Amino acid sequence: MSLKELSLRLGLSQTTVSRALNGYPEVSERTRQRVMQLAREMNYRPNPSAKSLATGRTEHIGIVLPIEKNLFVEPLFGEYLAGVAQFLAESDMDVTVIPTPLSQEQKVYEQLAMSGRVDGLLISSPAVVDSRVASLAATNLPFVLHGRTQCEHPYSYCDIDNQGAFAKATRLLIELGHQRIGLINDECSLNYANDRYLGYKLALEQYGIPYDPSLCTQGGMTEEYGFNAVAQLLMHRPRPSAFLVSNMIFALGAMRALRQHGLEPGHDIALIAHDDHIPYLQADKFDPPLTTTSSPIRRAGYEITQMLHREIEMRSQNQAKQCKVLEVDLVIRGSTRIRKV
Amino acid sequence: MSLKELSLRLGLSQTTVSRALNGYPEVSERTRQRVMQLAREMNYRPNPSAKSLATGRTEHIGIVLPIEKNLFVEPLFGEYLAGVAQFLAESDMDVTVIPTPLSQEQKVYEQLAMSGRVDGLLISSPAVVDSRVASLAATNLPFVLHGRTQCEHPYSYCDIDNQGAFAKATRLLIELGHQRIGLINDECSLNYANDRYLGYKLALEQYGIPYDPSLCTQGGMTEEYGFNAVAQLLMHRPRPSAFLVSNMIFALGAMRALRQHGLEPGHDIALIAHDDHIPYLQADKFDPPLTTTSSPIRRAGYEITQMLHREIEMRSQNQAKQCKVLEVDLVIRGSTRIRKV
DNA sequence: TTGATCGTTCAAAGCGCTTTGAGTTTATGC
DNA sequence: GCATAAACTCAAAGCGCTTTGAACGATCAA
Repeated sequence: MSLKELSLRLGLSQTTVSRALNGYPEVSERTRQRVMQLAREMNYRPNPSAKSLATGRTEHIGIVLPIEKNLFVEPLFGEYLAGVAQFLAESDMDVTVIPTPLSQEQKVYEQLAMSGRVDGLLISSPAVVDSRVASLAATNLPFVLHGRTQCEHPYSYCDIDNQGAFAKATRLLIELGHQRIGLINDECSLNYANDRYLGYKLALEQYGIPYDPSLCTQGGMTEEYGFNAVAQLLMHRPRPSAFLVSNMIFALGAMRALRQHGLEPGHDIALIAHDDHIPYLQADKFDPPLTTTSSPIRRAGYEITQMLHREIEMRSQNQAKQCKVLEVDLVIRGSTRIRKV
Repeated sequence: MSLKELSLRLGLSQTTVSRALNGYPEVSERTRQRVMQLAREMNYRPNPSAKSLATGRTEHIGIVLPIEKNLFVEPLFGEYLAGVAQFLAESDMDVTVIPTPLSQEQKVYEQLAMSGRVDGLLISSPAVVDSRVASLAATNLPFVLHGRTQCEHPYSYCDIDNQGAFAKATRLLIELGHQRIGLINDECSLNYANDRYLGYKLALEQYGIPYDPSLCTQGGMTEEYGFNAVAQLLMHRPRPSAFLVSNMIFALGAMRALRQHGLEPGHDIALIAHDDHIPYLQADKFDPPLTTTSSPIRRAGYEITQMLHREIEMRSQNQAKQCKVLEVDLVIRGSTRIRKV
């Protein structure tokens, strides 16, 4: 069922049928109704490739997926994608996931800008200095970064206030009397992890508490790493009396380590985790319920896609970049119930 | 940089350039080299929409993502997608994720068959009787089902042997002396969960152990549900002496519940989980290491995509459907160490 | 009545590629 | 030297849509 066939049956030109279907005003209402009617009956769908070729838009946004890295395979990716999808469903677009060997990542980003495969790009998990952003900023393919990075050129981004969040959390612990606070962080080459680290350090400084680098660890997001890191820090003397962990997977491992050492979180020791709201690991369902810095990543996915959509619509008028920083709540629960004495 | 421009610079026709680039034999080697050379220098990328329009292939496979359901937002989706991506990277294809409100799911599947948006479709998490499969089987859009379902028409699928796996696991427990075995399962409306249930029941039958429906529970994949289900079953008298849980998230909750009741898995009570190999939750890193029915879902993603690819290539010759059932290993570890006396 | 205006429709060009069918050149065999 | 085949190249059509610019008839003001 093509436009041509449809227009033949209707005794109209393709022009008129196309316009009727796309809501152009120069078609009489009677004609439009006839067209729509038949289109519905025939179950007509315009061919997307033909449409793209003619309009130059694909109605697809792209996400590059590095196949070796586990970056995207994290529990967070699903939630993030769900948010992205939620927005796209509203504006009738799709997402193209572009699987790419790590070695070719840079090249793929460059090509994407030329090829017109997608109308825009979402980029995740930036490094502290991220070359992808720099090279994309030089093209005119719309993109929004999920996070921030150091880059000379301006670019649009949507990030959460990682630094503020971890400063807040650290201050809470300090005010509860903790001086030796272990930080179990994601890899600090990633900007968000680095920001969290900076927030932690900032809070210590503000209270004049000496910063001890041996209390700061970083590693890949696995339950095992959370366990090992906490277990190891528990050997330090004087022992840390509180832990700040960068995600819920770490939190699982941390809980296990603490319990194994006979320590009851919220009772003998304080624990705060960052919570991205993974549906199957809810902080308030932990035992004890976990105090968290809380920021739904699904919402971030929704918002960033909205921003990208705007970016695409406005492509011609090259307007100012959009920058959004989402606040992070500090949600106090049982795992910090006890004041250190 | 279009074909036209490229051919002008080379002083060749578009035909020749196109053929040179696409490896057709009727181009001299000298010409081909010249063409490839300039194409590389100019960083030429054929426009995908134009290519699709001309060839009728998009080089995209589709995955419909129901935006409300958490089905895809499970920890497994990322791993599965990673496997899909891994294969696609090898054959230079992309995946189109099509976000869809649950209410429109059926319609979207129908449209997909008409519209030529994708060359083929991957379908996941079938219900015991799944209408998507029935309606797709009526079209000529290639698709492969991840799992199985009851359907009159033949269709291609790739599944794991859920029934066999859970029968094996149950038999192990029985042979260790357990008679009252709790089953913490995913929703049995899903075919894979139902199969696991059938496997469990089958093994009981084989050993002449009476089946007690009150020992079988089903629920959504959250840590909390795993916890609650086990906690509740522990109240039964006589108390179950072993648990079979359907995923690693449940296993987390189960461990927590057991410990809270003063039971040490592998010592006071036996525990087997199904393990899809989520990278951040590894069964052998649990304490004690978990006995599992083990089947990497990433591999399944790879295999099913390979099958779909074959299906697409062979579309014209309508050959027999492909059916593959992956074996599931039973990996014995510490959580079933102790023989019941 | 005339010319301008509006509302409605259309033919045709164009988007960037592949592919058909034909044309041109060069090598091969007799 | 000539016919035949092989090797190479090309012009043009076609994929299914949008969009430009023109055309047509009806309406209206002068």
